[in-house]
Amino acid sequence: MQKTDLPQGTLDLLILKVVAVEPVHGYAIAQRLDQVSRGVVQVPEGSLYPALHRLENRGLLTADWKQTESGREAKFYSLTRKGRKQFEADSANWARLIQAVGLILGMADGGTR
Amino acid sequence: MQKTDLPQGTLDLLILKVVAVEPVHGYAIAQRLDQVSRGVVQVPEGSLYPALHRLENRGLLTADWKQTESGREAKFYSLTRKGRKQFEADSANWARLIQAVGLILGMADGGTR
DNA sequence: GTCAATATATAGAAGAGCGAGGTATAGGCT
DNA sequence: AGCCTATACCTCGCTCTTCTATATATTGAC
Repeated sequence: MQKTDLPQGTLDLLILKVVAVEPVHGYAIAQRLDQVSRGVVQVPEGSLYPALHRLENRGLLTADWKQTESGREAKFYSLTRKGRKQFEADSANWARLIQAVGLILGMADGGTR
Repeated sequence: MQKTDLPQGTLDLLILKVVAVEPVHGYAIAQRLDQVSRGVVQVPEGSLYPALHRLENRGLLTADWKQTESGREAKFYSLTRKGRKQFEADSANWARLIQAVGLILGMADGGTR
């Protein structure tokens, strides 16, 4: 069905993280996610660009057209102050949730095997 | 908004886990998730019951009406063999994904602070 | 007799993600 | 010149999950 099957809502967090490292354009974001996750996170363009527009509309990112190293025009996204705050909140929330899921998955399974 | 905002798609995994421990009815599933996660995972009924029907339709759960300890009728769900397989697959996939997200969130942030 | 907790259910809306298309440029090859 | 690949952007329409709100019925306590 899908490529990565990343839990819905997680993509925004990952995008914010990549942009937090340094301003990048959309195409490069997808490449970095792929590389750093060792091929696990592969974001199709039909998910990526709507997500970027969403984050921009929410005031978490700003975009500027600049030249890439290879001489092409591309939209470079940067984090706003609001974006950084949101990232920190989302990041903490993510940690809290996966810890909770860990608790549940770690439940004793009373003879399941 | 005190609700959980669990990443979409995760609910099925958690339900399968709770049911894997022992057959339980829907209402009890929500209570267990709440208790074991220490209040972090609070599933509203409008999410829970559709999810249960979905899992039943997919052949991962079976339901039987039985009496609870308190003497009421309730639908007790059990894992099918297919359900157990699916749980194991989903569980492994979850581990793979949070590891990938961990890699990304752990990226060097070149002077973010 | 009424209130809270238990227990199930559905309808409607919101929102995310994806597949499939489309545009355009740069560089290499033949 | 013509073609292909990689880069870089975009949007429409569909599916799926989840939430809000609402509805029903039973039990035990006050």
